[in-house]
Amino acid sequence: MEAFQLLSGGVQFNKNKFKKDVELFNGKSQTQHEHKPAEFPASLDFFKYADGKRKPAVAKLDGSERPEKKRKVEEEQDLEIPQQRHRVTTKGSNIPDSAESFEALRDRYHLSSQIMSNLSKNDYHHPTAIQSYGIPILLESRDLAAISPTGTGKTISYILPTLASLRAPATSADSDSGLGVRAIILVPTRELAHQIHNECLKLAQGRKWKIILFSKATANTLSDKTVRDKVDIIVTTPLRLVSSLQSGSLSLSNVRHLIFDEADRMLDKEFLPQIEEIVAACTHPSLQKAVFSATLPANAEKIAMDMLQDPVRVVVGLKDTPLPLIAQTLTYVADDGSKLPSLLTYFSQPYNPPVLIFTSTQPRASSLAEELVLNGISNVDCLHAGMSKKEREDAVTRMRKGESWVMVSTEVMARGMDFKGIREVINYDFPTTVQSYIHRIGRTGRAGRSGKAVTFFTDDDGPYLKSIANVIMQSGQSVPEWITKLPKPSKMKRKQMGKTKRAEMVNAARKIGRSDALKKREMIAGSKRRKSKEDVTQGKKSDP
DNA sequence: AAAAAAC
Repeated sequence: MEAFQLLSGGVQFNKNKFKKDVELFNGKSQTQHEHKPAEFPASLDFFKYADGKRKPAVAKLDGSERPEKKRKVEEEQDLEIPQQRHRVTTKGSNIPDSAESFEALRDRYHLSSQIMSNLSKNDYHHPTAIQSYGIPILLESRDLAAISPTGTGKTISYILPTLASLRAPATSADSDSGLGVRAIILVPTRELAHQIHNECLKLAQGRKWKIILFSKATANTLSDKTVRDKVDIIVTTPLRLVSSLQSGSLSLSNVRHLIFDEADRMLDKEFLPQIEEIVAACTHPSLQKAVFSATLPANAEKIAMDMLQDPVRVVVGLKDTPLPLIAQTLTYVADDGSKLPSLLTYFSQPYNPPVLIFTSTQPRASSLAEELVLNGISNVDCLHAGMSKKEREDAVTRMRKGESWVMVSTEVMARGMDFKGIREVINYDFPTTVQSYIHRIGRTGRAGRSGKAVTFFTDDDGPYLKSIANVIMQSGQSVPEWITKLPKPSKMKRKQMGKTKRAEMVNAARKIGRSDALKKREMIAGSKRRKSKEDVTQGKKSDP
């Protein structure tokens, strides 16, 4: 797979991880853009081995290896936007030019005055990098794979061209628009669907667009043919859509735009069968597909690229790298029992609400929230998929109103959610993938704002520590030298350690669950005795 | 590798 990545070109990769491969590979290919390495303390500069090639290389195809792709072009350029400079890499055939402003887009593609005024009404004055590049590609009816960091405006970059391409709301008399839903936006969680639906409505103001947030209730209204035929866009989770397909209440034969947000999540093994069923049901001859995410691991990218037709691939920034605006810290807590005392210590000092805390399971989220309340922390909220629809909605509402100061959640909140105020993210339980890490901490530092992310790790998290440390370094921040020197554990060892960890977590979950005051006092006393918390790094903010 | 999430 690594070899595939290198050969397929344009793939950003971690120089350290692939150091040997890089040396081999550099002999045979051209590397564009030599960047001056960032200043690192000598002791931490493990990149020195790569000697001035710290920034990931962009591989250029050398024709002879992959003749069928000879005509594909690849370019790289810097784009000025107000807050930040983002490096943008594009790959594909006949790539439409990027647009520097929404006005330029309007002039080139005859965008309606309605959309233009809705943009400025909602404070979208200047396109972000992904919007500059992605919107022209989608407006020219091309398939697109877009990779852009968290909080950089991916949602608008597919909603705007989708609305613009549909031209006018569907009417049953209009033969051009056909009958039935014309665009579908697929996302992994209900909360995200809700949020994106709201964004759609913002850009759709002033015209009678029929944009549906798909749920059991709205699915039922679609059984009425006269309603169904006038639907323009459906925002939905996969299983909801599949169950409507299977009940025969919905046809996707008129769908011309199919968007996958959080694409790598949508293409992982639990969702993939449903995705395949949905794609197969979209039988319209001019179906445009597009995938968006902040992360796209090689296996997901392969699936995505096979699904797309003559796609354009756009990468903003470095693939699988968090924004440098997020100050990242790794905090050692000896074992699971020391986490709660550490967190309470954290809250005993001044902090910036609202704070979002991630746990690994639903019971751990519930019991941690309970513990925080019992310990006198104000405005604590909890949100996971084990809660009822209404409970989940209420929790999100409180969050949006700024009533929650501390939100304890699971992976359900990790992707896509845009709570503008979030200042700090705490990974109470260590994320199980780098993708999870990147999306979780990406809940802060959005739209050019800064943010803080703290990640607790225990002795058991050792096997995964190095990969997260690599991510932190790739975003330009430092981690202690000993972590960079950790050996890459063998698969067997990871497996074994994973098992131990799980057993302990089950135990710990029971412990947290027993939330009597006595137990709690014991834990706090115990932690004081053995000095539970020790900051091992200070996240270093780097200028964008 | 694994939990969570999707109805």
